[in-house]
Amino acid sequence: MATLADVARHAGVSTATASRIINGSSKPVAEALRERVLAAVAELQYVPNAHAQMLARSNRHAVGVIVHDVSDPYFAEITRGLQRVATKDGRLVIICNSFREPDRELEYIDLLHAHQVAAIVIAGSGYLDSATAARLDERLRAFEATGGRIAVIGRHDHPGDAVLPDNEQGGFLAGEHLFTLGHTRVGVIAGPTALTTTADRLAGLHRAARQYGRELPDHRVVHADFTRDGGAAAAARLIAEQPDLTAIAALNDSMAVGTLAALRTAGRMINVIGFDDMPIARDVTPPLTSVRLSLTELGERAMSLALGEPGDGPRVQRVEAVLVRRDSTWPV
Amino acid sequence: MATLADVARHAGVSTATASRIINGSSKPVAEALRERVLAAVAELQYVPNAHAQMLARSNRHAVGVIVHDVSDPYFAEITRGLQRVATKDGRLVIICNSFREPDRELEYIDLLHAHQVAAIVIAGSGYLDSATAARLDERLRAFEATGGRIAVIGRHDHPGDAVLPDNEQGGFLAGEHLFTLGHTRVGVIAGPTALTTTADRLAGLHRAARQYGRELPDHRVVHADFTRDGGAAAAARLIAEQPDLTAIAALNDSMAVGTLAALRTAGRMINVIGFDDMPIARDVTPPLTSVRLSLTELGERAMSLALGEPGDGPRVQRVEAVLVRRDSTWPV
DNA sequence: AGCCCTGAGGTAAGCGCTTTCCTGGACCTT
DNA sequence: AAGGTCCAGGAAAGCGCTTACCTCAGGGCT
Repeated sequence: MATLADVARHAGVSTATASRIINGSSKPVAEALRERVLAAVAELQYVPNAHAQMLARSNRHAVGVIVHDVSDPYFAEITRGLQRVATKDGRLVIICNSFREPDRELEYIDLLHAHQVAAIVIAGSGYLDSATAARLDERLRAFEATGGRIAVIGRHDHPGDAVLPDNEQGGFLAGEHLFTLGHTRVGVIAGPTALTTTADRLAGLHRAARQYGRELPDHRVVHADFTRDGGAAAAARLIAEQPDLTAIAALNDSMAVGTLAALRTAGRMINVIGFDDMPIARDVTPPLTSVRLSLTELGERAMSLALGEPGDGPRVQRVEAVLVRRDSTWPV
Repeated sequence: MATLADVARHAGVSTATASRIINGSSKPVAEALRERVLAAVAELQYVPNAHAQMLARSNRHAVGVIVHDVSDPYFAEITRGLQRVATKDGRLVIICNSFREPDRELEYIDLLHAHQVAAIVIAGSGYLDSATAARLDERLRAFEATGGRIAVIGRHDHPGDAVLPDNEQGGFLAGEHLFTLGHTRVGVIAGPTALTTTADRLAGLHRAARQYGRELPDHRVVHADFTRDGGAAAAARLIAEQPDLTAIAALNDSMAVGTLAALRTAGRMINVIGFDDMPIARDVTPPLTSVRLSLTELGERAMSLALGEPGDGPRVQRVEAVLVRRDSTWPV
């Protein structure tokens, strides 16, 4: 590995001068030297050691992002928003997949901390388990104590900057839509029990039920993981056990798509409503009614909070949920 | 920021001892000291500075990944495979989005080089422009010269380890399928002209045409970017200009889905075949016939090559293309 | 009892870079 | 011509950590 010292020697200057030329320091340097140094850089294929630079400059520039899984379209969209803002700001983004494991999340927080990132953005539902939440919180505080910035997306357990999708309201909208269409026997495909996202969306659904005087009994609510196949399996079970359902609310679009598939397999078609309004929603048959959350906006806002001036206290921004009506729901 | 020196002082030991205890060095240390140091670590919330560690140890452990865009499902799948292998090996993965801009790709190569990553994996079509390819190649060689490993996915321009989806064969399979079904007037929605992926898939299609004695004239081939909406626009144009087409081959699934949408809008339905067999393919209507590439396998293999023992020369692995028949194609 | 050996723990030399402070020659001033 | 000013360029002190090497007790040996 060519080092700065090699370049300096090659060009017959001091490392100080070489460094100044390479980094475009404000200090003026004779043209002849500049050329010699640049020539040496080219010849030796010199690439500065980023770690040495970080150490010497001790400026934090990269940002870390922890998501459940980038290859999940939900997080892919959020990540897109995060990247857009970070890139505009000239930041390197380090993406970490926690795969929904709190321990891995913990590890990544320390790892990003160790890498001296300027900020950590955590996207994805928090954990209802309070012991877990407390441990995460402790590590995050340690990071903040060193001047690091934190923004979270979609979890309320951390007392810092946050941007929250209005999951409860979204759940309410989904319920309201189905109930005003006249449905009385509505099944729910919920996400993993441990996630706050599930809890919030479900809460909204229940509020709608109360408001419209309908029932949403436990035996019509099944849990699955937030995937297409999880949704398909759960839906198959639900329609087999409760043949009289006229509608199913799936708490994300992947599961809604799975539900559609299960219905097709079963040779039936009842109302289906999804959540998140992901790109696929309009391309399935029937096109899926869904509750839209602007996922990229979620990402953009979070990154802006994390990179902008720190607020006096924790700032919370909400991203509203909007119902998008398509053809998978209709009046009874 | 608490430093090792702080911890050592706090525990009343030298930094050497503190370092040894924290890193679990093989050197034996008295239990009393160990406890004091660990207590100090906890109290001071000490997190080692990764940059200082890298510098002192000069071991390369992280791996860099450059993809066109993680939020594109194609790359999301590949990334999943990459991550799986890297994580199993206990590596930190740094993901960079080039957004198909060669300059950004160049920048990222240097950035990863600067970060002393152990390996760089580049996923996504190469550039037909040879000046661009040459510049990339130069930077990659510089990285390799310092002992870095490189693996590329889906591009043949770099003379190192590579895993190649058999795009040409895939194109051939798509063409063969349509031609044996009896189609004679086949339209093609191709990807960006500058990408080798486009060129290869198209070449396969042409080979099939020759073999089956069919025509695939230029005016039936339109180019779009590899997105759903790009495909929809291109398809709309194509069916307006060539109303007698009986089939359309889209060179990726996103564009195929767009094609389906365009056909629906136009109130027509003709054969459509996609490419990549992404998860959506089975959930659209009609379920999409497509050419499957095992994207996660592509990723896993590439990462294995990059992390495993270096070969004597460049190693090339091929991932085969397989036709998946669904309902979007049928005999004329 | 004197010696050496052993090994826990400390000292200090880097790792590659940035940046402050210093040097010394060129140029001005009176 | 002597002194002063300026400024390009260099010397060197870190940044926080690891680790080779050294020290110096304590214990076993003859």
